Amino acid sequence: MNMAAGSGFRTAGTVLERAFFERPAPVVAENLMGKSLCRRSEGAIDRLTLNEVEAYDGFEDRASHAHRGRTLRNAVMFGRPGVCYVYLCYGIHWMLNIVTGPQDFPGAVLLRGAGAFSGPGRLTKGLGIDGSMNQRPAIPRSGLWLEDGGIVVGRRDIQRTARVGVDYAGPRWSRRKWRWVWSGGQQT
DNA sequence: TAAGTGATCTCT
DNA sequence: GAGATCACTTAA
Repeated sequence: MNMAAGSGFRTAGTVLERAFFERPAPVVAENLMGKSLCRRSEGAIDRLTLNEVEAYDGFEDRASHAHRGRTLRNAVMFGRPGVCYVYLCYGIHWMLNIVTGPQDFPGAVLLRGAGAFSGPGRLTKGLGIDGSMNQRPAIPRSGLWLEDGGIVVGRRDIQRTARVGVDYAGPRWSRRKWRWVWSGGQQT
């Protein structure tokens, strides 16, 4: 049992470096559970525990923006790991992703839930994240980064399900269990 | 259950 | 340039 998690208070942890993200998106996604999404705005720092993520990986994943190849919008997915990929969905909601995998291989993890925020659009709205964060590295200097706060999430506490809203991708990809949910991680 | 909303992509 | 699509949310 993690002391910090138990007390509901967390100090700064270890910043996740590029090497953490330089792995396949599903691996990064699973390992992001329980990590802290950190946001600095107006001098204050918020640290929220990640509890829901999805992986989008490679050219063949028909649910991924990159499956048709590189375009102006998804170019960041082909770039350096650990960089933010933020885009507007349905004309209203900003989606926050972190680029994964090696250079030139498109992959990203969609951050869908952290702390009390449930849903990718609500998360970005709550943290004041918009398109201006696109293509910026997820490091403290950018005001948005990830930390390992020492919280260990048991595998039994994580549910793996199909990704949300990707029925169009066909059964092979829409049914793939590339969504991770930690139901116990919504307190902070 | 369906509308809102606008950038992006594909096809003409 | 037009039309379809979309990794969502909210109000009914």
